[in-house]
Amino acid sequence: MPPLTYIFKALADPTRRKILHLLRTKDLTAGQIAANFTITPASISHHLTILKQADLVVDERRGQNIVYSLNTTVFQDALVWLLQFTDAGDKAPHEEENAHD
Amino acid sequence: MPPLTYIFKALADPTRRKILHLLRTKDLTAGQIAANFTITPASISHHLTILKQADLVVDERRGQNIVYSLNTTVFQDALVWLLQFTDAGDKAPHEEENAHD
DNA sequence: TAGACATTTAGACAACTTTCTAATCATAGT
DNA sequence: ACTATGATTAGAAAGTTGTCTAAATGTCTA
Repeated sequence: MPPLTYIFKALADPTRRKILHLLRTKDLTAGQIAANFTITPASISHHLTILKQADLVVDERRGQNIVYSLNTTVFQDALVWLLQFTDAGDKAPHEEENAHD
Repeated sequence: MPPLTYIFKALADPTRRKILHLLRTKDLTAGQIAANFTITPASISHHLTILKQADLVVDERRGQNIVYSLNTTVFQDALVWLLQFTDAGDKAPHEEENAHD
């Protein structure tokens, strides 16, 4: 599966987008994230797995907790792909031959 | 369903991304698009429906053919959403209070 | 080492996706 | 009006997703 597929699949769910939004200002534990939703912690855990798979977040165990944080670099991959469809288009003429999907 | 969900869902498939890529340089008929794939025209038609639903493409009948073209403005919605996760962040301080998802 | 807390994993289920074949709709040309 | 061509729609099969409950794992503290 192409990486962009994982990324866009991960972004294609409102719950997961809300999780990312929560992590935007500061890192949070799984429990803190779950506290913002009505679905079960197990379901949130599943969503976190999908976000990890897409490499949009990373996790680190900190004692009893698992702390999640954004991996901002991956958002740029999606951004770059989208850019080719805007009026800006493929800007750099030296940027060579189909790095595109 | 939030519009971003439609957009990212539509982008989360390699076939559909390839269709968008084909349309990047010029408008194409359903048949011309289908010629680039091994799956059936019926399946391509289905993918085109999903792209239309997300408003990423528009269609127009031209005699016997149906011509598809990109709707570049929608790509920007996705782009703007992604931008808030890059180092650039929410740039404008006067851009107010949660237009976010 | 036992108990409590935080989180994940396993297994089940309904809903949705992707693909196909076959049938239908729309237009053009004879 | 008939037929050929371009494209979509309908319905079915196989796979994937999002959610749940219940069980398991990992870590801290007594």
